[in-house]
Amino acid sequence: MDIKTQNRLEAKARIIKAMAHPTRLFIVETLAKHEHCVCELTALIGADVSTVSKHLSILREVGIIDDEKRGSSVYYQLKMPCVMGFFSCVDTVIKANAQGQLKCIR
Amino acid sequence: MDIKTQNRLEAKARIIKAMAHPTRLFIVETLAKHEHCVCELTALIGADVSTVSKHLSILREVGIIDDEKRGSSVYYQLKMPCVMGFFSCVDTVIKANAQGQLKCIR
DNA sequence: CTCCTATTTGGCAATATCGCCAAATCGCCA
DNA sequence: TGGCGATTTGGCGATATTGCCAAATAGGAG
Repeated sequence: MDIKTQNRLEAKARIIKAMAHPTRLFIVETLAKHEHCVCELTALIGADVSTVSKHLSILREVGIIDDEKRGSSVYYQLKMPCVMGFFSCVDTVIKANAQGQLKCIR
Repeated sequence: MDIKTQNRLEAKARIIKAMAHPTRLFIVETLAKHEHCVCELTALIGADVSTVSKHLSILREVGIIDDEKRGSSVYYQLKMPCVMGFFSCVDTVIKANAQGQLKCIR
């Protein structure tokens, strides 16, 4: 594998890795409906605010979400809605796996 | 976040995490063209065979690729071609990030 | 049966990720 | 100006990932 390919794939992996966590998937799915401030997300997730803030910064750094300070809160919104379509393939894989399981049980 | 959502997102994250590595992205992209045996992939990647084998088993366990023993080799093929479409969104994010960078430089 | 090739598995050290607490910022309002 | 609520950052222990080597396993050829 040449250096150029290596760099391209590392950039790609960095973005995919940002989504490879249940809490961050929840954030993306929640922001897909509409924007939320950190305090709202924290309440929905049920983890420490600092934990949620770090998850948000991971998603922001790779350019998937965007933040906007308004009043005393920071509102986050989904910048790349295409990731939602991206997830449908993952659901397909899950469904296919379930089918495979069924076949084995029979 | 309720237990059911938690479980659903964990299953989703497991699959996404399997792709969140440069070498495994290379494997998926390479298998998208046509099947390859472990020795071919190892030569293309340039890592230890055992390392490549472990990457392959990670992708196989989440149901993205499939293996088939033929002769003395094990051939792997892409079981879920939809992941390729999945990647186009990631490329969109990378392009958008590059655009953003440009704006800052100007 | 025995050697040889292809692949997988075990194990280990280096590194990265995760989630919480505590502390630092930051803007706003009395 | 001082304090308050919202958010981010620093840091730490616990856990997970990564890649290599060595060893185990599996099949085919001689």
